[in-house]
Amino acid sequence: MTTATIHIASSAPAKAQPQPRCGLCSFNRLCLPQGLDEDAMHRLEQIISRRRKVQRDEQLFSMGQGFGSLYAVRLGHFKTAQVNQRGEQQITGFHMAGDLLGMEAIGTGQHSCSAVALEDSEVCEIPFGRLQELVAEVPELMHQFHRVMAREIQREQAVALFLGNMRAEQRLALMLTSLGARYAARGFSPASFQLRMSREDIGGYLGLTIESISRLLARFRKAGWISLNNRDLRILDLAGLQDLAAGRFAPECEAA
Amino acid sequence: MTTATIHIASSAPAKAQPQPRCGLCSFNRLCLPQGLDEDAMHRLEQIISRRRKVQRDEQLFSMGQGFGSLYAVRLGHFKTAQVNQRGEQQITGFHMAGDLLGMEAIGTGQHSCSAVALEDSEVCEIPFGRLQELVAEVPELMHQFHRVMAREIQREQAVALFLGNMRAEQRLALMLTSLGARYAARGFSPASFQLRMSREDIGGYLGLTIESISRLLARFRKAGWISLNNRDLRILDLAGLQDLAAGRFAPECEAA
DNA sequence: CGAGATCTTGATTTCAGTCAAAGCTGGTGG
DNA sequence: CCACCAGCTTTGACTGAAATCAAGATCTCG
Repeated sequence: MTTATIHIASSAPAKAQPQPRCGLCSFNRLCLPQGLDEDAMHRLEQIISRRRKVQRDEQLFSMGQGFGSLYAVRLGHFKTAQVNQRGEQQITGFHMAGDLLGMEAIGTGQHSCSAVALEDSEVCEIPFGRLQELVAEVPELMHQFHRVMAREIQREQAVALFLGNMRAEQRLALMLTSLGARYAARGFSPASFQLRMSREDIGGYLGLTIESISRLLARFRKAGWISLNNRDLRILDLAGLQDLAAGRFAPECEAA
Repeated sequence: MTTATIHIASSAPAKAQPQPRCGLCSFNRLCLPQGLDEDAMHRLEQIISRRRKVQRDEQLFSMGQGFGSLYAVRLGHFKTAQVNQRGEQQITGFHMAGDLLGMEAIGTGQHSCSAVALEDSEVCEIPFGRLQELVAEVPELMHQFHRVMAREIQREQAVALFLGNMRAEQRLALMLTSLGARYAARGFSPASFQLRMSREDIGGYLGLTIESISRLLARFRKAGWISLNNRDLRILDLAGLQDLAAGRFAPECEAA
């Protein structure tokens, strides 16, 4: 199996692979190293056991699996998903460079969701035990770790907010503008990017069916908010989308 | 205003009010002190600045307010809610003795939701700065703090799961059985308890309208799953409710 | 006791889901 | 190089679950 080949390559002896250098990573502002001085950052680099390549559709970790490490996305995109008893999956998030994965498992020692690469990707593996030791010694790292965890709580709350009381078109508009904002924070265009996930994943995230997603995207396109072919998205009217997401006016009201 | 009076009373000099004693609190297993030895627990007690009474409908903290402390519920019940642009509120959770409130604000320094007492309640205020100092010195406290934060992430994910892909009756069944389980963990009856929140709050939590809640409760009652008058709930058929929550069979299938 | 808040019930509407079919697209092999 | 196939996406017709609108009933508390 090709997967195995890749794994072997990625877990080659440390000498063959350069030690990850947080200081050189362009996403360190968004990640654990934020705010660390050079010495602290170096100590953090030391405990990152290795980089790991994860190819498209491969699982980084799976629901129920024992927890040992956190993973920082270096490159590529992931989705995290929970599966309920009947096999339907709720996508709990999409994750890009600088995001930290696996925190939900700290409490129980078992992952409560699985993480799957949406494209060929790469993560830094951070053994949690060693991170906790370091966190106790480096106050600024501890603060940042707590901020990152809290950010995750807030992100989940925001998901609950839109799942609980936004209409379908609001949810989608919010998702598109949020993705743009996240790309902007990483120095990419907020208005022009690829959707790395399938329509099905979008539906699973927003609590909607694939058909609804398709119809909504068509509607947005016709209204001139976006242009889209396949997965290449361009936001043409950000303010309009934001208004829609905020529910500031129903689309029908425009005619009046 | 009576609120003011209460506040003054609750912030009386420490001598007038006994220092909170985590060791004596019957909910410490569920809270930060879990797993601490006597010395560590004593140090934790030292930083708890005071107990604070919060009367019914009073806010413990509000959305946008600056963050300084976490709060452990000692007594009573709270709801946390986010309000969107149009004034609709999404209830993000119900909280009872042993639960920790305010963690979502660690990342930004501002509360992203407000917490309101559902009945006259009491909390332990834990200044976050001092907690962080102590956490760095007491590894077991650090571990427990991380577990508590991770538990919160998992809780929010579970909310997203049911808001995203469960039907109305499943959501309500899950909420009732979960409440029962939480009471059980606190040594109370899992099958017989008071709903401390209004129908409107239930609806706000489950992403449903008040009318739907009312109809569903009537349906559950007629089906013999529960008995209910006003807010006094008794779960008569836990297995049935759990099956319903898990979607193991549609209610219509019974006849067939 | 009475007024306002909370809760219940019924009739109707609507948004999104389901079912069904057809169109793309990108990868594979002849 | 092109044809074909499987999976993904779009579109349409219909259905259904929950929202909305509208009375009433009941509870709470001054």
